[in-house]
Amino acid sequence: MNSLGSMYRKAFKHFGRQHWWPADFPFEVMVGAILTQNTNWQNVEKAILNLKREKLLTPKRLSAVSLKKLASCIRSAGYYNIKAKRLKSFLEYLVVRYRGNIQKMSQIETGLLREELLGVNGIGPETADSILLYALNKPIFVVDAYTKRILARHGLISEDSSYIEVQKLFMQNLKKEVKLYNEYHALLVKVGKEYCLKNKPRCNICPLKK
DNA sequence: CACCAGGCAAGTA
DNA sequence: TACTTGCATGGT
Repeated sequence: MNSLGSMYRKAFKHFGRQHWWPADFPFEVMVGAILTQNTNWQNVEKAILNLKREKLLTPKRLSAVSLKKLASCIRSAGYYNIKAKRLKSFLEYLVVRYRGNIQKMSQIETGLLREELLGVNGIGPETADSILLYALNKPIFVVDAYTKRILARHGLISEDSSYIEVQKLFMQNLKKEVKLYNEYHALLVKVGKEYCLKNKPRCNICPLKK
């Protein structure tokens, strides 16, 4: 068992299943992935609820709604003007390329799909991979700020490692399983929040401690 | 009051 | 290419 494997076991033993992604259907995951960029999930939940209450949470409805209306619905998620534009960019892609049909989208090969997503304005590596893993069930590992911070504090990577480098480290040392990737990333976020905050590290009592 | 959250793109040199 | 800045609400 390698170090990433044993880290996973310790995290799972301590925190158990995380039940990610907290959403009812794949399109909701995709919208949430854009809304949660550098933002607390609680703020995103309020925005998602607004969209649901307004019956806007489908590709066609969200494509039809005005930018101003969309922005007002997602206000609580922060950066609401830029995120409204990013959602529109994504919808343009989804509707033009797949007629808003997510089943159709999920048939495309994962590597190609990833490149397509990265071509959409407002979708970077973490957002693209979150969509691939949590909305489309593709075996892609999601890297975020907590992932890097935790691995760096354990001496497994340097602080300035690139996204792809860290992603490869996980994918080359773990079984390529959707279930495992799903749970592992969610656990790293959980561990990060509890024990690996920027200015309040609690490495001494972290359950991953060596 | 300061700090920052499940990032990303645009601007600058 | 490498570094800096703007985007913004809401909880601790």
